[in-house]
Parts: sequence; C-alpha cells; structure tokens
Amino acid sequence: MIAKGEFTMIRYKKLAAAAIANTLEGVSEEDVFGLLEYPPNPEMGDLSMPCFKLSKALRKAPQAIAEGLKEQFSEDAFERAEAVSGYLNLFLDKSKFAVDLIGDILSAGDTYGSADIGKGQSVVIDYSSPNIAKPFHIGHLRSTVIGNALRKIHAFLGFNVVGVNHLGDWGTQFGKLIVAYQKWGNAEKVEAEGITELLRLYVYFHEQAEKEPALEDEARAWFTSLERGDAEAFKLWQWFVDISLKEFEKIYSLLNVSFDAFTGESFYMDKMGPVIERMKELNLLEEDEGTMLVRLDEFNMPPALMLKKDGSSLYHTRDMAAALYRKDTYHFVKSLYVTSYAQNLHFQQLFKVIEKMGYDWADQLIHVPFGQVSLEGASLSTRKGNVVMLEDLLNQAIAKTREIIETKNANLENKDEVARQVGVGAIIFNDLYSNRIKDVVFSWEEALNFDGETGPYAQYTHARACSVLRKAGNGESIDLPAGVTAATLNPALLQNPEAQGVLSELARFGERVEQAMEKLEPSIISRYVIDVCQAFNRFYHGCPILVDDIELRNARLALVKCVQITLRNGLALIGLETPEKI
RNA sequence: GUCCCAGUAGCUCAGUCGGAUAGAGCACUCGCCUUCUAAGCGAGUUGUCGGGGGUUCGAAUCCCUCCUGGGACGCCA
Repeated sequence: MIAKGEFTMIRYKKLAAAAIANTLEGVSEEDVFGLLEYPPNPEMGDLSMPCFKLSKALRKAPQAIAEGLKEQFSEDAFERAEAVSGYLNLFLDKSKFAVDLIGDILSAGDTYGSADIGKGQSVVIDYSSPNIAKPFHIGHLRSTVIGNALRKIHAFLGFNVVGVNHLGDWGTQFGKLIVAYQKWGNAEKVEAEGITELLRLYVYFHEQAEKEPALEDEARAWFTSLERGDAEAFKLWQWFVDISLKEFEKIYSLLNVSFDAFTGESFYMDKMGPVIERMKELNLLEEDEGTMLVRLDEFNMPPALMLKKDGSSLYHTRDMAAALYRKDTYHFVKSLYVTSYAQNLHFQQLFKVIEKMGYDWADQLIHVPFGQVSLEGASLSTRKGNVVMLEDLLNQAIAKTREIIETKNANLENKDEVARQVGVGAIIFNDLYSNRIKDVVFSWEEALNFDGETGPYAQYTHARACSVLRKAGNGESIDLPAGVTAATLNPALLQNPEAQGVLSELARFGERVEQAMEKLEPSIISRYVIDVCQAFNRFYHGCPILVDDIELRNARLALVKCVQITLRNGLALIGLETPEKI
C-alpha cells in the first residue's frame, strides 16, 4: 500500500537521490533530491541532475562528475544513466514505473493526488464577499472562483477548511436604502425585482440627495437607529439582506460554490469595542485631527485609521475584529484574504497592526491578491452601467453550449444539466487560467471561446475518455472491465512515445497540487489539466484503444482510466464538474 | 511626490530552486472523420524575453538603473 501523499514519482526520485548520494562524499540524499529536475524532453531521460553546483566542492569539472556518477550509478528502478554536458540523465525502468503508477492511480481513485500534509490544521479562506443590495457582476467572479479553488485544494491536502463569505452587509448605505425605500419604493416591486429594484432606489437616492442634501442626514439618522437596534430599521435591513442573499445563492448554486460561514461585517458590530479597548491599553492608538489611528512609520507605511472623527468604525476596525474572532474560533494555521490587489496596502497595514498588538500569529495572515477586471479597458462601474452581470454571462455561456450540443450530440439525455456544467465550466476555467495577479480585460469573444486551452476542451477530453471506457464495458459503466488491473497488464505495451507522454504527465499531479497550495495559485492546476489533456489526445489519436488484441486493449484501457481519474480530480480542484457524456 | 505590482511571438499567456535548442493556445495556411466523441489531432510561420549595466560556469528568472502601463497612499471597502 502506498502512503497517502507518497506519489510514485516522489518514490522514484528518492531512490535516485539515494543511489547518487551513496557514491558522493559529503553530499546528502536531501541535497541530491533538491537538485533533481525533469529534463525538457524525453530523449534526455526522465530525471536529471545538473552537476554544476557540485563542481566547486568536488573540484572537478561538471562533465567529469556526471561521467563518474554514470559509471557508479546502480538502482534497479532505472534502466540506465547517461552523462551529457554536465548533466546526469536517468532513464526509468519504464515497465516497472508504469505498473507502479497505474497501480497507484487505480487504487487511489478519487483520492489520487491528495495528501494528508494538512491533517489536524485549519485554514480560513475569506472569498467572494459581495456587497448586499448591489448586483453580482463579473468583477466579483474572480474572488469567488479563486477562493473556491483554494478551498478545494487545501481540503484535498487534508486541511480542515473554513470558507467565509464576508458579506458587505453594514454601513451608511443601508440608511440611504431605508430612506429611499420609504419615500419611493414599494414592497411588491422589491419582492418581484430584488436587487435590481434595490439598486434603482439606491441610485435614485443619490440623484435626489444632490438637490436635497437633508436626505443625507436622514440616511445617517436611520443608520444610527439601525446600529442602536431600532426594530423597524432592523426589520428592513434584514429584508434587504435576505433578498440579496437569495439572488447570490442562485449564482453560487450555478457556480457550484459554497461556504461554511456567512459572517459579514454586521457580525462584528459588537466585537470591535473590545479590540479598540485593547489597542488603547497597549498605547497603540494616537489621536490625530479628531481621529484615532495607529502609526506604522517604522514599516515605511502610512498610518492605519481605526476610528473616524465621529467615533464610528472603519473597515480596518472591522477586519481587526474579524481576524481576532477567526483566530479564537477556528485556531487557523493560515487565514487567507482573497481580494483585488487594490487592497494590498490595507492588508499589509492590518497585518502589521495585529503584529504590533503582540499576536505572534500575525504572520499566518495572508493576502491573496488578484488582478482587476475591466470592460473594454474602462473600469467596471455599476452606476455608470459599465458592467456585465455574472448571471447574464453564465446564461449566455450555457445557451451557447446548448446550441453546440444540439448540433453535435442531439441525442444526449440531460442536455440542460450538461449545458450548465460546461457553460459554467468555460467561464470558471477562463478566470483561473492565467496567474491570478494578471489584469483581465473582459471580452465576450474570449469568455465564450470553447477551443484550445479552455474548460470545455478539458471536459470534452474527460468525456471522451469516459466514452471509450463505456464502450469497452457494458455500455454504461466507466469502470474498467473485470480483470483489468495494474498487476495483470503488460507494461511493455505502453512504451510508445504517446503512452509514455501520458504517464509522465499523470505522475506529476501530486507535486502540482502541492505547488498550487504553496503558491496559492489555482492556475497551476488549470495548466496541468491542459497538459494532461494534450498528452491524452495525442495518445488517443495515435493509438487505437479498442483493438482486438486483448492484452494491448487492456493495457491502453488502464491508461485511459488513469487519465479519466486524474482529469476528474484535477478539474474538481478548480471547481469544474465532469459530465461523463457531453 | 512616495510605495507596490506588471512588461516574453500579431493577440492572450506558461516558463519549476538561476540550468540543456525560450514553450502553449488564439489567429492564419494546409492535411486528417467507412476505427473508440473533429469542442479533436498533425504540419507550417512568428521572439532586441521593455532598454542599459552588473553578479554567475550559466540569467526571461537574482541585483542596480531607466522607460512604459496599472494600483495604493487618513475619515468608502
């Protein structure tokens, strides 16, 4: 049995490292392991060690070292070694490796690629966090899908994950909304049109307030009542929140995204007082022009405002309370904030203030910034109407998918469900495909492109693998036919370049998952999935699977099953569903 | 003005810890469905890795500097 997280490739790397370290004076196995890398192409072997760094210590030329190592290298798991221009190139015993790897994947199934490195540790992830009473547009998509992917990646690695939706559900805008509703709104219309109507009232309030500034005072007064627990204000606020949540839930359900807690800003209203008191006790607060702030000069940062002139709180205050609450409640080893890079300074300040309060876990707070979305180069603005509603985008993608299915696979049984899975997959994948720090200029054409490195391509490839598996069996199940196992397959039949290409991709899954976790970068998984698809499609076109030769057929089928498992697991990590038929 | 981030093929982007000829997709041209899903596969064209210095056996990657673009910089979040 294989220990969870101990992947085939890692085992072989360790064997190679041990064998090499054995023949080198004063160089540890760990050192060698760290030096090992994957050669750029298969002719150069499966693993390679550059000898340049050893050159100084050993007082020998790299090529001489490589040749010396080649002479002494002895390890059953490898069939040979070569010394090429300063590199020691190792060639796996392909048969042994194929059997091991396929055995690992088949026995692990849904857990292939997972590990338990996070066992017993909690990670809090704050993501999505839209504002109540404002529509959910494409600008909110990134935080939602990046956070969702990080959540799944951490869970896959054994962490206990707490997904938090830090809703923007508090602030003076609710006073404005109450005033606007009472003056110009009606219940039926709000119930019928939801956020659309709330936004209309909100915008109308601003238009009127320009002519009649007293409205602003009225709004402030209502918000004060709300903070004091006024029953009427609270009832309206709760209603607005419920209406918004109902619409957000619709989006989250389309996206297949979920949370463990919906603790928004309002949740922390009674938790900020104690934090302010504590900062006062520690002499961190300084009065300046009537405000209270924390100086951060020693970190070369501007001061962090904690209280306004009128004594009310700011986002820093709320985030302080939230950070402390999360530590007390969840005992996290990492607490992530998935927001746009526009908030870089805010979070750096926040973390420093917590450090200054003496909390040694300040370094467990991590901002996960991502690039900004713009529309035709102009920034998104709800009030200017320069915005694309996420629901519209998703529906367009679903409709387009539905059309394609109609022309290519009209007999598919559950077309609507598959269209949703693939259409939504296209949108999610598109957002997770490049490094999260890159800015995105939204384009309908690109978002709805299903060719090449896209979600539909990956899902299609998965469905294609399923199709072969179905045809090999009873026409329904995608399980391998009875008797096809790693132990019985003939690995010599998987030595052609196409099959080898697939195997070497499959072997790297576990390392990629860990990399994605360390760098907090879902795109590493997206890229990997595409690499697997490309290798598999090459194999698919080059090597007929359902051939008469039963031994060859079974060997190839086992490989197809491994691809199907890896694609399904990989796509699940970035939040894509994997229909078996498309 | 100060600080942070980004700059790689016509476009969108990968590029591991500094390693071997800098890679994909899109677009364009051509070829491939009487074998398993053509949302696919193959072939072809495309590079001052923003510029200039430096460190190194070796730099797209590290350091310095400049240019361009984006962002942040006290009472919004």
